Amino acid sequence: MGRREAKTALYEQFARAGKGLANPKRLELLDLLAQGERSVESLALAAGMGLSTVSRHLQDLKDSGFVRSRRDGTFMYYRLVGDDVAALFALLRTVATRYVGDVERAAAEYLGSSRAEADPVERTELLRRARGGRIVVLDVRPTVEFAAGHIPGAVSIPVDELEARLKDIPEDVEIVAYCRGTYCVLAYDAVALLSSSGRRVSRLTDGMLEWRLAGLPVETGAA
Amino acid sequence: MGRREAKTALYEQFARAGKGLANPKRLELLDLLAQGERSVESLALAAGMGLSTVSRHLQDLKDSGFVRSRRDGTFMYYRLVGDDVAALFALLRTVATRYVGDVERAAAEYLGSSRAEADPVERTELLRRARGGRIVVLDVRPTVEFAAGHIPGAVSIPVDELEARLKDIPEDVEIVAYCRGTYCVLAYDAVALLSSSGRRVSRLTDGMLEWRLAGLPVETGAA
DNA sequence: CCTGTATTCTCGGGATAAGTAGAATATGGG
DNA sequence: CCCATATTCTACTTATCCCGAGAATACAGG
Repeated sequence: MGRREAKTALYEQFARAGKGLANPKRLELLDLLAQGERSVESLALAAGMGLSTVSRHLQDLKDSGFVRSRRDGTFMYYRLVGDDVAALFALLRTVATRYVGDVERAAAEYLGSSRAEADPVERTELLRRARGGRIVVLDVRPTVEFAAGHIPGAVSIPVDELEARLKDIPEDVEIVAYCRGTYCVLAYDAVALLSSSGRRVSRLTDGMLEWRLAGLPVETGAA
Repeated sequence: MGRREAKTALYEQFARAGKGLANPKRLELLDLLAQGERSVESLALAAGMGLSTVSRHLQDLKDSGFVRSRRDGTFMYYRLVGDDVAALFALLRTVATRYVGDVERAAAEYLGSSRAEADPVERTELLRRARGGRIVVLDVRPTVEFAAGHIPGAVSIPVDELEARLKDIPEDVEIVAYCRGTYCVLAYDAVALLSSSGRRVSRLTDGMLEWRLAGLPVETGAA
């Protein structure tokens, strides 16, 4: 094989990885998988896509080298092969946000215009307040994701159960809610609901993805 | 706009960035652009692609938010918008290498089987030796790239002029050659040529891309 | 081995991407 | 204003991607 052919072949391999990031649905799946292992059906449900579509994209992600699968009975569980894939995904979103003008607009539309008003708490600030006691760290993601990994000491109340379970949170305490990451809408919703119920609540600037990538401790298992 | 639509729209924007990484030719162009600003024709020449092909890919990269252009007379110069784009590119290659089996094979084929034999020098080790004197840091990239940014104190001899200019390098000195980065073939060729001429020569493990991303000092301007 | 469930595969039509020759545009210099 | 040069745009073919419906496969448990 000549030099040119070999170089072309090498870059074709790199592009296989790149293709994994080139489709919006695949990125949504990566976003979910960054929270932890999930079955195909669960992914389809969470992402609102057809089963065969999800299965196909998962094969593509496998070809990109981003995911591995594990069989458990009749279920197939997919997971990211490593945290560096999550880091790649996160960096893509960061770069896109910084340089593609429309991302900012689309994010504002999705996350709500209330976004700017909130006064988010940084990771280090959260740790500081948690050490001081008197705050509740509230994980509003679905329970599967909480079980797969959460901030140590956090309480799990999925956002769609939040209204019904308001009483489970003491009234006199400050709440910090978090969810999947920077572009996840759940914590915004939780903050809206809680603050309209008169609770003192703020939001972590980002979420579990960034927490793990920062190398901070992660606790697993159900509440 | 509903939630679903807004989320879809947001991820379509992220995917615009992802598409920039989904094609081997575009990745080759990113590799060149990571070394510094270049004109369209110069890119076409260096990458061995057609002019209109290059121009088209540059428009795509612009849509991904990765590059900006500047006109100077009849020339258009393209450059990466920021170092985080270079970091994204580098991370993609790293992840691909780690998890896509064929990358390793393709890299071996391109860079040569001699790859494993060489005893590369780390960046910190290079700095240490440079402070001690008695080594020549040799930049074997094309002169344009050298001018756009190089390791401080490095000597520029493009690899295709190396044989003719051997006399410019003192015989009794240890040489450390470097080029664009981990997957650049130039330094391998330089080491092969120099060591067969009886010089004491080794290779920097990576190259200019990683050097800059590590935040190490960079010098600009011609030799 | 038969049944039910989870997943993957096959297929097809519509959409989008890739690559390139040649026309069109933009600029600088007589 | 005309020419030469650099780049982009247009047009077109070929190839690949996207998505989902339904068929095929894989497994668990009677």
